[in-house]
Amino acid sequence: MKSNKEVTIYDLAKALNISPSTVSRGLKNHPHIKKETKKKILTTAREMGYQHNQFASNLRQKHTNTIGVVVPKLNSYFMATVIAGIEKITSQNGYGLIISQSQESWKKEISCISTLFNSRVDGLLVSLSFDTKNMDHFNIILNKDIPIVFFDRVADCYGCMNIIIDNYKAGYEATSHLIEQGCKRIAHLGGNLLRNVYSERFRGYRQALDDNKIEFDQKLVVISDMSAQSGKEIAKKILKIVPRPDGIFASNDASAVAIIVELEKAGVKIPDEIAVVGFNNEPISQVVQPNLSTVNYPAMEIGEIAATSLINKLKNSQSDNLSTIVLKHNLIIRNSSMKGKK
Amino acid sequence: MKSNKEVTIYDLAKALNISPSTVSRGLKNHPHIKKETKKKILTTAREMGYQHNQFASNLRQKHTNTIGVVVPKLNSYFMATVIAGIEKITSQNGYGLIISQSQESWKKEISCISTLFNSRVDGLLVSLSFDTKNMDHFNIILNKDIPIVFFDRVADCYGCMNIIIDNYKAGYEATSHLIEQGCKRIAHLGGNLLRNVYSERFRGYRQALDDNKIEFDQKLVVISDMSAQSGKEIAKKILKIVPRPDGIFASNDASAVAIIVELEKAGVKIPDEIAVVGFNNEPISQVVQPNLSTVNYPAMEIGEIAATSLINKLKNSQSDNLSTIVLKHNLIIRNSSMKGKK
DNA sequence: GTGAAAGCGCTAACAA
DNA sequence: TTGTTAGCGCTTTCAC
Repeated sequence: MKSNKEVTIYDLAKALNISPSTVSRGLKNHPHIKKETKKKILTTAREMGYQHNQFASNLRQKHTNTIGVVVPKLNSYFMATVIAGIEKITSQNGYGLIISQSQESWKKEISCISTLFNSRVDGLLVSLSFDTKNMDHFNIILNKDIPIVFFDRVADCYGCMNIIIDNYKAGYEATSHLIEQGCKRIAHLGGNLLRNVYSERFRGYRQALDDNKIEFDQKLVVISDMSAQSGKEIAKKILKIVPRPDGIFASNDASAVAIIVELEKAGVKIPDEIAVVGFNNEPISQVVQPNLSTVNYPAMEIGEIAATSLINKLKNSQSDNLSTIVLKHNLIIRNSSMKGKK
Repeated sequence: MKSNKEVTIYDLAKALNISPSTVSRGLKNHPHIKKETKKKILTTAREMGYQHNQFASNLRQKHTNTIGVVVPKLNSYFMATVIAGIEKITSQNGYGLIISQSQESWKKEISCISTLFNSRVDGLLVSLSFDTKNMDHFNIILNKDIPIVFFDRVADCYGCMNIIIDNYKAGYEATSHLIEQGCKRIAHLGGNLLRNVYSERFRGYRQALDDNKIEFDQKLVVISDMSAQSGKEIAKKILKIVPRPDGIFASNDASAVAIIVELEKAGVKIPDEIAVVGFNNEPISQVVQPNLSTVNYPAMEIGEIAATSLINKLKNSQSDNLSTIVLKHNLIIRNSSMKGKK
């Protein structure tokens, strides 16, 4: 909004010898304006190089047509795809998108929320950081009736919507599949149990063990930041566990793939010696050898649905009181978990 | 910016029995305000739940503290990483980020630019779409002295900055490396030659052939959208070319990896029968077997530098007139191109 | 050190 | 169908 000569509605009004309000109305073709004047307004607007100032308009109308997004990290395939889905919907509906990353830090998340609030976003789309311990920082938003839709990494929060998959069931299915393949000692690689996605997958894992009368062994559970780097280190630890695990259920693909690569380097046969299942169905899962079995998490769709839900809330105020939408997932079985078959 | 009871500067002023201007000044600790009053203002602000309205402030100050970003697609590892770099810098400097994707379409790009202009972003960071044919849609921005920094996919444009790597040299190096490995018939898989990144890499490829007295063969050049999907299809085509190529230089990793996977499925030995070099150094390049040789493209850094350059321009108006910054790249040689060695 | 008042560019009651 | 007027919430000259 540089200072140089904005052409304003007043300039048009003066040039046409009509009132600013008429110009304003003409520009957004209000029904009460004569076609002729409308046309005149439009043409001089073009001639004089008038450009609508959304910004000033927003101040007057007390909304910004902008949606704030807070994600833990932008640079994962999963998140980038979710955001792509969000952008698609919001831009279709005339909303802008302000995006910020919490860098997996509670503290940074608090500051993101506050910044976003200060720029008066109309609504918020958020996926929680790794170590967010409570939801107090959302109160300021909630108190003002600004709607929030959480996705993927969610938490209970009165009046908010959550878009998720059934992580418990997915974890259960992944583990059961490993058990069906004959695994008896299944390791689980998960993230911070504060986050629903990791705790639920873990819960599913335990339940599957229980249901199959396999004793739970705390030594087989590793909690990490789920990066490729830590996957690599964990692979080394796993090799030292005695007796060695014969299956691994990892809560994301990045770490599962890193583990496979490292394990094969060490001469371990995948899946025959250790079968592996990941989570997210990222492209990398179809490149690693053997191809990684994983849970398909519809990232683009999550983004689209989260954005759509938020926009609906924005448009019809309190209309639909859905609080949680659960998307379908599915276990994709590839070679990394098919024992006795290559 | 919901209507419910915003606490404004006026409310504070009334409560404290002082003027709005004093409150405004106190809030941003203007030097001329007594410490006492400042303290009073700050505490009642907290008590009454006052929240700075960046938005209204911006209107008054004729800037938005917001930077617009237009990228062809959000959901690639490369782009997500660039954006992560951008976000890091802009948030450190108190700027918001409005992000939009052109979906690789010129038309959509035009509309993105216009939307961003209407919300009066202070500056623009853009990477061109696949099929953008001219730069006219940027005139409206340029005419208003709104600075634009292009990155990765750039074009000449008076007064704009470009952040790139030396794609020509990178293409030359990649091809030369293949030639050193003994390749005599090197195929090139590129994108739309309208875009500098692809035309420059292609130019480097040709020059390397020339310098090594290898005749250029148009049949060995394939132009595509560089997706994994088309990589797959192209692999099939390559198998049918006679005589068959013994090397491939692909302009991104996604397609290079897809080609490797498909070629190996068909029983072709990589690198001995066909050596492959990709571009970007995405994580996937270290997972595919054999690991992909590729050009390291410092994505995070590109984002950081693009954002930093833009912010500098924003701050010191016309100060530095750098028009192009060229970042360092480097060829990373892995097994996909090391003939006679496994 | 503080206050009064104008205005950023737009829109929406209300009036005509 | 059009015009008048009063702000949205903030900042900033200019005056005291």
